[in-house]
Amino acid sequence: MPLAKPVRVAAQALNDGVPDARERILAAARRSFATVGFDGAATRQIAAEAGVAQSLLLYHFGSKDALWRAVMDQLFEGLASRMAEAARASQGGNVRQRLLAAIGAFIALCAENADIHRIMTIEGRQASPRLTWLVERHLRANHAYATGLIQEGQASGLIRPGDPTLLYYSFIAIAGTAFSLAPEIALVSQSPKVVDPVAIEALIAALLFLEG
Amino acid sequence: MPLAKPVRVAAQALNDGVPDARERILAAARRSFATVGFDGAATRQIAAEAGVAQSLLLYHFGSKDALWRAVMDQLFEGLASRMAEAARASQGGNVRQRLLAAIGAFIALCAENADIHRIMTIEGRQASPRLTWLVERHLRANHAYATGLIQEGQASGLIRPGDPTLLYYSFIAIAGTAFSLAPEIALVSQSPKVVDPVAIEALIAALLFLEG
DNA sequence: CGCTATCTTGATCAATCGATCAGTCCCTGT
DNA sequence: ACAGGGACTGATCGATTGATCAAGATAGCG
Repeated sequence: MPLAKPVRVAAQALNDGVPDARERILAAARRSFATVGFDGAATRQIAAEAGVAQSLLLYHFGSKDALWRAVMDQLFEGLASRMAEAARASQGGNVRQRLLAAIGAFIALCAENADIHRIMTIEGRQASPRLTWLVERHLRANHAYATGLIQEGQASGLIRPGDPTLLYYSFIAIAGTAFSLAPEIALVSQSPKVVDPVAIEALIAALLFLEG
Repeated sequence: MPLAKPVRVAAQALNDGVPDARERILAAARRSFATVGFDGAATRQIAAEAGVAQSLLLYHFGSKDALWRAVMDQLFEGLASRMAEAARASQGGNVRQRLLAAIGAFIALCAENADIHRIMTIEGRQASPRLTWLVERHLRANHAYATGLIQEGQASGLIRPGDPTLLYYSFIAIAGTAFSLAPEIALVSQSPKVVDPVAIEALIAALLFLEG
């Protein structure tokens, strides 16, 4: 296992548009874990999608479990930077503005790539060492931050009263489901329509806020 | 493959509380498909949960794919009977009463067993022969019925305007997600709380209806 | 009793699984 | 020029996958 990423890798990633093997493996693994789950994903299929040998994937990450954790760390790092940017852009604003900024940032993230929502809705449905790891490493902090924001909104009479955790998961459900199930929606509605993030935001506002 | 179910099976299922092997296989398969997905499910694990040999599962259903389709037929048969009962109980009522009856029936179904929501949110995220089969055999009719009901509500000014398909999937998202992710919610909130169907119904009402 | 149809099991198949290891390629520093 | 080391591949391991098949178990019917 390499301890430090060599400089050559970053240089190569900048020179041509093709990211280096490690990043390609991470991207392919994210897609596989998101669509067929951890147990359904095959390391050989991931390696083939990344265009590398199967053994390289274990060379870089050590095991399938460790690869999965690396994917989750990358996903939640992207989420954290998005949410931090939204918080920074709306700092100084009132509760409603800060809430809307956070909501919009999460919707935009799911609209660009719903894989984080897909993986979470797979891993969250049964207790497992992976779920425990996820909760302690990433979910607990996000849940605490979000429910804190929700309770702030409830205290100022902005947000509908009720269990903040249920509001939090209902928000995530609306924000992510339509993007996660895009293939099914396209097939059922018999049109390759793309889900409109603005429409999603309006639905979430109706769900959370007391007054339109 | 047996063409007709022998009488002895039903009699045995009524005599003692233990359902016959075929039903136990279906139940175990439903749980496996719902938690780890089709690719992640192992026929030997399903057979072990049902307390039978692995070969018996292929004797009754022919293949893993056919077993999956049998599970889906059973799930959607249960859904259809629930929705039909709700429609019958609310027939003659106004649009709002019929909508609330349908919403409440679906929430109750997810609260009792979220496996149908879990399986759908796995299969709907990527095009596959299974998804095509699902859409043509079950989903298209349900989608048409639900969006028809929604458009009826929109025409009478009851339901929020907007794409009926998006409203439909947002409704399903709220109705099912909290139950599907019960293990994660329990872990994150550090309390073995059960999700309250009444609270879910209130959130859906806020999402769909224009006036409380 | 014996015959037949259905249900059920255990052995076994080729294919694929995650993982290990020896060895090759190529860049870097001296 | 030449070692040294990280990146990468191909072969291979035992275990597990879905599937097939022959044989046994059980009940109903004559």
